[in-house]
Amino acid sequence: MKFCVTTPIYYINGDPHIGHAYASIAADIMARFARLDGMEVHFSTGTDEHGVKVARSAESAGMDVLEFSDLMSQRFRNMSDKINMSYDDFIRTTEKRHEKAAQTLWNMIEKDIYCDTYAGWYSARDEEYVTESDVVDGKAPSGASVEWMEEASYFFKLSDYQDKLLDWYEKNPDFILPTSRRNEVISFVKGGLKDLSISRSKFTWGIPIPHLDGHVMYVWIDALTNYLTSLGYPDPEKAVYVSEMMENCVHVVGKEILRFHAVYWPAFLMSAGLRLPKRIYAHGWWTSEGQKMSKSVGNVVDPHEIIEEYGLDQVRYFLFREVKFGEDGDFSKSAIKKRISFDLANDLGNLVQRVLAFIQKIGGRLVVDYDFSEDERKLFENSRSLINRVRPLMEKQDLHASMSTVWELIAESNKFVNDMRPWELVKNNPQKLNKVITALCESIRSISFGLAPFMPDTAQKIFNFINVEGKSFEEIKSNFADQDFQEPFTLFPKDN
RNA sequence: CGCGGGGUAGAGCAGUCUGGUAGCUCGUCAGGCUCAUAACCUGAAGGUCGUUGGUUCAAAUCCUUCCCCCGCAACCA
Repeated sequence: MKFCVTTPIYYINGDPHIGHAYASIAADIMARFARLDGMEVHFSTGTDEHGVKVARSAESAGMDVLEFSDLMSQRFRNMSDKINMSYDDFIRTTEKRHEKAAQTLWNMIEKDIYCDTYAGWYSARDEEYVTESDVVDGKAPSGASVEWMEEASYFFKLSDYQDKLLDWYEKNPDFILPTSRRNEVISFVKGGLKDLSISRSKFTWGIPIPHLDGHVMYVWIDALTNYLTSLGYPDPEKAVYVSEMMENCVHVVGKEILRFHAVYWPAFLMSAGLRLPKRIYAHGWWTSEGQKMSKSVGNVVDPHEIIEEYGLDQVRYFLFREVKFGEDGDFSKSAIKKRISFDLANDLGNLVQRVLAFIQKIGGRLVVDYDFSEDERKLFENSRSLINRVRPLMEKQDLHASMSTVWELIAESNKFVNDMRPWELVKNNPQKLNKVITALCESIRSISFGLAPFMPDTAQKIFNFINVEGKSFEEIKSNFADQDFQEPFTLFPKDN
């Protein structure tokens, strides 16, 4: 089975913030789960580097635009590494392979492209067109004055795809998730689609259009094609691979770019005769301490800072446990501290500690006994079946419910310890004790596998405690053997 | 009357499609345990489910009135 997952390519006009890290970690979790589940995975991320804004930012930084792109792209790559992202490919739209892919796609959809005039309010100072609704009293949001401008532009016949798109949404009800977003897109498409301007002649920092001097691609075809580039398009030898991966591809996107992915992108692919992705999943936005993040307020959450402060896995956990994936959420210090203390230290950390420390206390050796009575059997069965309960949730990118399901087993295990009272069994019923401990090792192993996509480092620490490799969900199916365990250390130390 | 989502315990949410003792997490209070990171387990208190009217034996759930909040409304990377 193949599985493909992508993050958006991030626009390098600004520095990475928590929103970028969020999308990237989400995709990483999906990629890791799929790999543990035995799938062949292609996981791509990268940077979007063309357009006026980048050219202008480079200029104001006194840098060559390529030099500037290298610098900014590297910042995103650093962030990706910082969050322990297991990407297979980091793509930059300024790469030659991408230029080739975008130009090939352009040629493939040429039958739907025509030349006409693009007209709109143009701000000379900002060197860009301003949306009609953003023009107030003849001024752009930046305060610059605007004038009505017309230029020759190439258009994509998006209007021809309205019915085909609606038909596709109808036949593939999970194409766009969450469902509320799907409804939004459908209602937008039903409202009628206008043709799309896909070239510009007023700036040059972009991919040249084949055979058409003076025009570069305007964002859409350039940016969206990255997903194909990463898979090897247009290399004919990769055609089957590209097709199979796209068919099983989840595009993780922010809600602000959902439309481009759920409307424009499938239309381009239809036009080119290529496979459509399996799913477009739109995630929500984070506020900071209850307020919209903004540079002027100074409450932008920097992923590097919070990872330094709270720890990587703690942050990864918080982002996907605190809020249902797809909805907006609030990042606050008190909230993440609570999650770390209650969920990670008290529930998870303490469970691992109380069981493994207890094993040390009775000699450091696991003596298995799978001849379970009813007491242990329930925990054992729930442990063995954990991934089977999580998988259908992950197939719909319900990351939040997946975590909850893992925590149910943690709670059940903690209760099991209280009910079984191993500290008494050690004195009066050693045989029962072995069964209880065996069942608990089973549950700890399953919990760690459930955790592994979300908190890879933490999971690996626990795997090391219990001598489990941790590379495949298959490992859950095998019985533990008698063996010695190392002394555990505290996973999530509390400050006081 | 642009389209859509939402208003449920102190906080954050589930339940609404397929009417029938209102549930979860945190907080509060009480108890248990002592293996463990003062962690873990159990129990209790706390809600006329935004508002109006209606359908029904029965409505958080279906229909209706009004109020409030939040997205989207086309080129925004």
